[in-house]
Amino acid sequence: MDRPELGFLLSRLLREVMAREKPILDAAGLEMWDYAVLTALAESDAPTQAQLAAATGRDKTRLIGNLDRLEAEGLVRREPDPADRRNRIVSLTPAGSDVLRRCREAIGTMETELLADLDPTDRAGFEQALTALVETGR
Amino acid sequence: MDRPELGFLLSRLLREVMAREKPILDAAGLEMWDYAVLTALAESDAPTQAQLAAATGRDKTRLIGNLDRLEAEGLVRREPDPADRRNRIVSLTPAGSDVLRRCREAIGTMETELLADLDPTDRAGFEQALTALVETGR
DNA sequence: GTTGATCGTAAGCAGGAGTAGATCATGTGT
DNA sequence: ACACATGATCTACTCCTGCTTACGATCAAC
Repeated sequence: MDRPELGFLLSRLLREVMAREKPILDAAGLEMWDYAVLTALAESDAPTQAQLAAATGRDKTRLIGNLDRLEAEGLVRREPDPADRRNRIVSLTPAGSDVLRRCREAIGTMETELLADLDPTDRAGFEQALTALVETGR
Repeated sequence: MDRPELGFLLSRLLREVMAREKPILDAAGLEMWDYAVLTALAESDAPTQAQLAAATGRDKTRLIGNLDRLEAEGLVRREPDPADRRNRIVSLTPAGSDVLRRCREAIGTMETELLADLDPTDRAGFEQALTALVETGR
């Protein structure tokens, strides 16, 4: 049935995808984690750093360094939450959402190219199943 | 089209799968890498350690420790290659293939359970696409 | 106002990863 | 016979990660 070992397949494919993403992110001067942070930022609204850490799965103390660099490059903003001044709410700057948009586009075309050779129904099922599985895993 | 970012989906799903595999492997006294080595061993025939390292993607020097432990537990054998005595060809012992078989079964049922809620055609497309993508990535 | 909890931050630690060099036993080419 | 290349091993070094602790600032509750 499941001869090919789901875990191995996933890890190999993930490695392949990351290998193809790397040059794109390098060109934008982003680390893998930076990109994860930026996309999480684009999706959730006005998150505190703790929420951001939870959303990305990154360790809260490790996130700080990423934010420091992203802020120094002018891609994100950290401002104290007026409601609770212990919190820092993080948001994308225009430059940040611009860089993110460009990376997203490049990665999008890379992904469609990667999936291009698949049988169309397989491909649809693949995407459907993938999102469904991640949803249930939540 | 590809809104949900293939890389993120894959990494989340992989994490989920590994989390479910871990207790199974723990029960068998195996590390994640041990399991990868054993399955690689079951598939390829009489590999040398360098070939095994390449097949599993593990660093050649790191592999040594794994093999030391697996050999001490009587799960694998290392014997000099009669054709080229620099090589050590690694093979599963009966005990090793037994442990592997049990883990494989448990993981197999875990995987079918994980995929059980999917639409059948999505599921078929998912498996089909996954194996196809890994093949092309080779 | 005092106490206790939460958030961001800094610093340290253990583990896991890859790399490089050195060694020993072999094979191969001249 | 000799020089050189290769496989497995060991050691040392460096990098990155996650986890833990500590601390100051702030809030919330009594």
